[in-house]
Amino acid sequence: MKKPTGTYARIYTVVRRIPIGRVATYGQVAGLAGLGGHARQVGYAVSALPDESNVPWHRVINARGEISPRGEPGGDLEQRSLLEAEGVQFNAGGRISLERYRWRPRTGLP
DNA sequence: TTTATGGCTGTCA
DNA sequence: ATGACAGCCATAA
Repeated sequence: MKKPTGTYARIYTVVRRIPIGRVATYGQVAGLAGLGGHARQVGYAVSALPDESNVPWHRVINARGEISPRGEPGGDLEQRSLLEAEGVQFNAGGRISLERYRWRPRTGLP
């Protein structure tokens, strides 16, 4: 294992661990990344993610189980599209059932 | 070095 | 149920 410098790298690593058909909240990723409750950093890290990154940032959503309205128009729509393509279903209003699609990590936790 | 910003979260009314 | 407020930290300029 290496020691990735920068908090972003850590977040990307966690997001990459999210399986298909599953979603994780910013707070969840933050906790797994070791940030602990600092979900905001996750959002900024993902916002800075380059398109060539193999990080499924679209699998990361807010605690409401919905996609955050980022500053880029259409961005949230594309995220929803990607999730639906993976098999994630949205409720009326574009919300996801966290109780059903929330990613539950097993190994790697203390 | 400091300043400003930001795809969040949790609590209260 | 919804709306509003404050707090935490890293990155970039």
